[in-house]
Amino acid sequence: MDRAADRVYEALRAGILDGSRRGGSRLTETGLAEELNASRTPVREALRRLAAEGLVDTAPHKGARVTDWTPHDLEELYDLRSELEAHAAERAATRVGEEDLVRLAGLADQLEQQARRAQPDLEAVARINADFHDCIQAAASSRRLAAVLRSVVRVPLVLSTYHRYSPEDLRRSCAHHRELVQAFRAKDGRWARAVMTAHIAAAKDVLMRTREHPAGQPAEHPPTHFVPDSIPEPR
Amino acid sequence: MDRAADRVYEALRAGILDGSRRGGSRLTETGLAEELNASRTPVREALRRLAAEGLVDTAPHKGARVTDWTPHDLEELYDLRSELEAHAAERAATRVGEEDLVRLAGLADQLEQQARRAQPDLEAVARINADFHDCIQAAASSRRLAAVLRSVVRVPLVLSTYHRYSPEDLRRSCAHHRELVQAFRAKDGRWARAVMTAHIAAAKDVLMRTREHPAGQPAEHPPTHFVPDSIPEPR
DNA sequence: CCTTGCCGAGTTGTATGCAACTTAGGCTCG
DNA sequence: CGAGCCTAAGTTGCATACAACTCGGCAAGG
Repeated sequence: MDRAADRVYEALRAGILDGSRRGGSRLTETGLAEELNASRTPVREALRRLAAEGLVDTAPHKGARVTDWTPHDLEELYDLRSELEAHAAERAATRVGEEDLVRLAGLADQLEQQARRAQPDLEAVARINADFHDCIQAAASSRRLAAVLRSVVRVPLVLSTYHRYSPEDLRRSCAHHRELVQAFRAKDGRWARAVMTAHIAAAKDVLMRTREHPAGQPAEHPPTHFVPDSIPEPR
Repeated sequence: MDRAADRVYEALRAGILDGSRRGGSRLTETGLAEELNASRTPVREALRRLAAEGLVDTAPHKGARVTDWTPHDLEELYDLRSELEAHAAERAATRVGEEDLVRLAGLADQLEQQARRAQPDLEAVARINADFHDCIQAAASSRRLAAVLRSVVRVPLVLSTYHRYSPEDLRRSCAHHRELVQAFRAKDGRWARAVMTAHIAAAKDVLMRTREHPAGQPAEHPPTHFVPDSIPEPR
């Protein structure tokens, strides 16, 4: 990460994902260059990369804007993500090694321990969850799939699903993780696919259900339990 | 397309896809700039775009190379493409309008007419096939899916499957197109998905079967009938 | 008052000079 | 004779100047 272009890219992506750069807001090359202490060249490169990943929209001679996602876009995205993660799970089921299984089981246990607490450590939960999904992707052993999945999964994070999960949602999520490990252990691709499909569908449902409550209104359940079902950082 | 960066991008992509730029060959910025009458800046941008799409590999300070695809990569790719096109077909089934159906039926007819000839017009066949798949993607009405699909489908073209299809392969391909139209007409997503999955699997099989014959050796069937199953140009 | 054309400020697109890095080859030293 | 350092050529990464384009607003004419 010694290149300025990478620095700018990371800074922009982080800003977009954590919400400090709102959807629709304009991104001028000169402005960003000044703000991030770089020249326009690396800024341009970063913007182009983000555009390729769908995080910003660009038009010739008209500049770049942070893409803002309509509910319709989000629904498309979750459907697509569902297909891709299901595919990854199916491939992984017949390719996991013993060490992967041990690792996945360990992660599922950790997740469950966090979930049982009254005040789960959100950061830890997010990290564990991300590691779990990353491990599956790695086991699927398809570089191309991994790349596509990264670009698709990254977007839902714009509206990080933290503090959206009810205790019941959380329990179901943990159960899914456990069941996935079992399906992998049985090397049953169809089983793994089905569970993963359900897992993503549940995540979509949580998002869609709580979407009307933009912030500070975490639905009608107490704000004690939650788990993000998104994958914050690849590796 | 008034930008130099677009010109360079198109030229490079065309060169890679038609095989005149071999996998593994190096692409230096200065060399390309001279060759294509542009400065290094638009060349850089084009290379970055191609890298994002997976057509070239880059490493910091080490330059870009045309990615060369191992048989393993290709298998991954076709599996992924199968999922995505199947998803597109399923979505399309419940969203097609009457005008789409008419158009698709017309394209399927045209394809069949070409196929019945002793000497099908390859260009026409490729165009019709591309239009057919594009129409389905459009009917699926998911911008994100369309983008991902483009980047995934583009690669198999590196080894364009022209002159690989036996007459039997060709007949099957036509039958698939016809059946897809019927499934759409019935608005049966599962049916459409199944046919599309079969369609791509058949295409993969043709590629894998004839991969040992690099060129000039079009397998054991006479080189009279063929149809590409790939999508040359998005719109 | 509305339309139309023009102008200018601001932004993106391109060219190019310079610095930093990689790598291959020869040279020195063990 | 071989290993390792060092240099130099070549390439990429960055900065910046300049050209081309977009779009708001204003003024003149209908």
